[in-house]
Amino acid sequence: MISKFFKLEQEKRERILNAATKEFGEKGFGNASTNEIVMEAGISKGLLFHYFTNKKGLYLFLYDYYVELMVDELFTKLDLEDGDILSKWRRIGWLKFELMKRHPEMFDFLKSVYEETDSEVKSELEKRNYDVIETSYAKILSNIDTSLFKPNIDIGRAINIIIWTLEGYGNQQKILTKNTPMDLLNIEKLIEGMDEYIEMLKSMFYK
Amino acid sequence: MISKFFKLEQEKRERILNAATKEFGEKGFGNASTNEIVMEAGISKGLLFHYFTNKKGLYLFLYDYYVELMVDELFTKLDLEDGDILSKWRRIGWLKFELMKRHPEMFDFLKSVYEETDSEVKSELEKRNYDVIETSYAKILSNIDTSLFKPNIDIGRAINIIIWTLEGYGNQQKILTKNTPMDLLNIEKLIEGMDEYIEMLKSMFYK
Amino acid sequence: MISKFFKLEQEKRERILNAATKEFGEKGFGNASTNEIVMEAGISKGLLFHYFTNKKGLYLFLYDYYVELMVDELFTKLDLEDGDILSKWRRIGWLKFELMKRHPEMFDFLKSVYEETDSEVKSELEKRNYDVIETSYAKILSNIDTSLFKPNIDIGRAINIIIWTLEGYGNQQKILTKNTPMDLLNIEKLIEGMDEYIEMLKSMFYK
Amino acid sequence: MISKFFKLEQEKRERILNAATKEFGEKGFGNASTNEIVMEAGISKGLLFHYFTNKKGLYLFLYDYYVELMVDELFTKLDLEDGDILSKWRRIGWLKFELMKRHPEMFDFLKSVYEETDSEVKSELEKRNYDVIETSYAKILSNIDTSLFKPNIDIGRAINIIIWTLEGYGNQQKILTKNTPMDLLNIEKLIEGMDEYIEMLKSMFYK
DNA sequence: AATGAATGAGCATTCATTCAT
DNA sequence: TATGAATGAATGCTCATTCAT
Repeated sequence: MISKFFKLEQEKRERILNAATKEFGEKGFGNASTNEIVMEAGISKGLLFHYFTNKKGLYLFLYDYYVELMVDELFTKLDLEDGDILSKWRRIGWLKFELMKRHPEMFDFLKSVYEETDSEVKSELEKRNYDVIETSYAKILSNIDTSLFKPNIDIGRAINIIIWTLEGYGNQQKILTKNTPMDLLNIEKLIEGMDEYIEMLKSMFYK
Repeated sequence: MISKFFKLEQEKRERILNAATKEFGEKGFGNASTNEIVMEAGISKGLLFHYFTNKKGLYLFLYDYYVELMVDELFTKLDLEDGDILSKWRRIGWLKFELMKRHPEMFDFLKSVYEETDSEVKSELEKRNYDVIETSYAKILSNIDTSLFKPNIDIGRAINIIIWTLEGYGNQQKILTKNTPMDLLNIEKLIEGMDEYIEMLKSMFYK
Repeated sequence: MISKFFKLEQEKRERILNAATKEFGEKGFGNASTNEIVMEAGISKGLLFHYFTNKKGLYLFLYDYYVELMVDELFTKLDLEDGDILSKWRRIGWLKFELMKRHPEMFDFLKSVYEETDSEVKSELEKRNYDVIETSYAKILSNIDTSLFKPNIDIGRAINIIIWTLEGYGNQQKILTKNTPMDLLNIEKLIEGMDEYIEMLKSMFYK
Repeated sequence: MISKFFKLEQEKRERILNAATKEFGEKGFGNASTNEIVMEAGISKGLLFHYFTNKKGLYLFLYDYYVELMVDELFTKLDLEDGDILSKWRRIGWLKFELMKRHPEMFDFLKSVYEETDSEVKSELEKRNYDVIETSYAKILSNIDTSLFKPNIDIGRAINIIIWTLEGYGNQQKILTKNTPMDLLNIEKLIEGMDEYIEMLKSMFYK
């Protein structure tokens, strides 16, 4: 039935999407209320279930929808050939900050997905994660130019440190800017901060 | 009424504690069912509320209980005077792995606390967090021996990289060993793996 | 949501109304069971709360409903211009006996309202009472023809005696006929009895 | 078991009595909480049920206790030989106002008894009422000096008017003084007001 | 396609009463 | 005599889901 959802007029489709994204993002799967969603979207109870069968169906649809959106974004705007993992990850960070500004609700939703504890939904989620996320990661990390690294560096571990550091920085900034409206977010500043870490990592790991 | 809870025979007390910890850890505050808890604990509905007033009371009790347990563990077995932040954090990692083996449910519970979205409980949680967690962090990071670091290293950022890396490693191992029964967990192996990162960090940051 | 209640088919609407009126009338607000009401009405738990939000909402709806019904009855069928307070109050008595025959449950319900002790409902009740009841009383007592009274009679007190006497008679008859099925109630007899008191009061107070 | 209750030290007995009277008076039988009562009285749950078997037993004990207290008061201080029903009823009014000042909680309790809707308690209450109240009323009304009345007056009805009027006045004053602390109640004023009605009734009914 | 009335299992919480100590 | 831990049925209320229209 989900296929029919795309035949809806765009405006209504977005109203539903936004309402559901917001509700799930704020409250998580279990505590989100379909009532709230239909009220916010201005549609009837029945229609929601007509398209998505049940709450879980709606949730997983949103998940797939946003994962696809992110992956598309990533692989359209990322130079996969770039062997410099640091510059590549810098680019990823930039794309993420950009997306965060354009689709803040999406990030809240995806964060809630990561933290999802509801067992009936978690296993389904993990199944889907595996494929897309795993292969995306693999692609990104596939053609690393190892000649950039100093000799005697364990490159696998170095890459982990790079990823953990940049993720750690991202999370730290998210918490610090929690109360800043997304449209006022100063991405240049965030990137600058990120660059300082990248410089450190570069001088440590690169020749 | 919580004070009376401690006067219960140990076995029953633990049954209640374990049942609640497990249920909250698996489902989060909002979706956890007190019904499930009393059934698992083998006590009556009324008794739970006799001790903890309401669901929120039980949740926050568990939180306080485990935070105290962790803080006690940390500050009893940690040499706060040690200025070597890397060796100190190594010790923290070891203590965490140890605790994870002895109280695996506690970690799931505390993780669920961190991810809690339920607003009626979140504000209360944040209030409590502030004091204990913040001051604990401050104490641990208070007397760092900066003379150990290479010159020209931004020590603040270095410490962040250290923390993010070791946390990243911990999370990675948690996911990888998710299906290993906790009592079969090979802590020595985990520590060995951690030590490899610590060695890297040491050669990067220390003289 | 109450507005939707009136769009229900009459038969179901009355089943709900009657069940709730009876339950509240018998047990008062606090001890009435919404479970009992839905079972008696033959509807689901959810539906009741769909229409009335909560128990209090249902109770206050019934109160408003019956007060309006009584006030309508009173002011449609009562000659407010009649300055003869005794003949006017006789008419009121008659209308009350009539209503009691047609809507016996309503009287039990309204009696239970008057005696309500539940604090969360009492204040709301008093707020509503004030307006309608107070102004109704005022209207009824507004244009009394004082020239009908003997001189030297304290008319204010005389009117109180009239009201208390006729109310006293009403209550007495209610108790005496408690076990008589309402449809067998001989209103003519009741009115006759009332008339005897009215004659006494007339000879005492009127010229 | 109730007999044993009287063997308790007076102070504890009164704490229990007062707590129960207050709770029932405020909330009625059904909504009163035995928990509240034992907490207020400072005794254990078990003790209450040891003496009174169940909530109903406690309630009916209090009822019997206060009815006896009132009847004692009435028949000790009332001149039953007095054939002047108006002066006798004046005396009753005075005694009631006096009691109201000394035992305000008792009146709230007895009022709540009168309004009791709980069916399991109501029938029991009615059984007990019948005996004591009925015979008390009979005694008071037994030796009325009918020669005081004007001829052609229906004395039965006249007495009803007297009772309803004085009761009406009492209730009216109760409502008007609802917010006056009992110890500030100006009984002389209340009696004065009552006397005005008594004078009217006298001039209406007596030679 | 779209509605929203209707369902009923599920929820947290209360409370009179019991009983081992 | 006195305690208070323990019970479990009952309470008001919510919510995903169904289905006749």
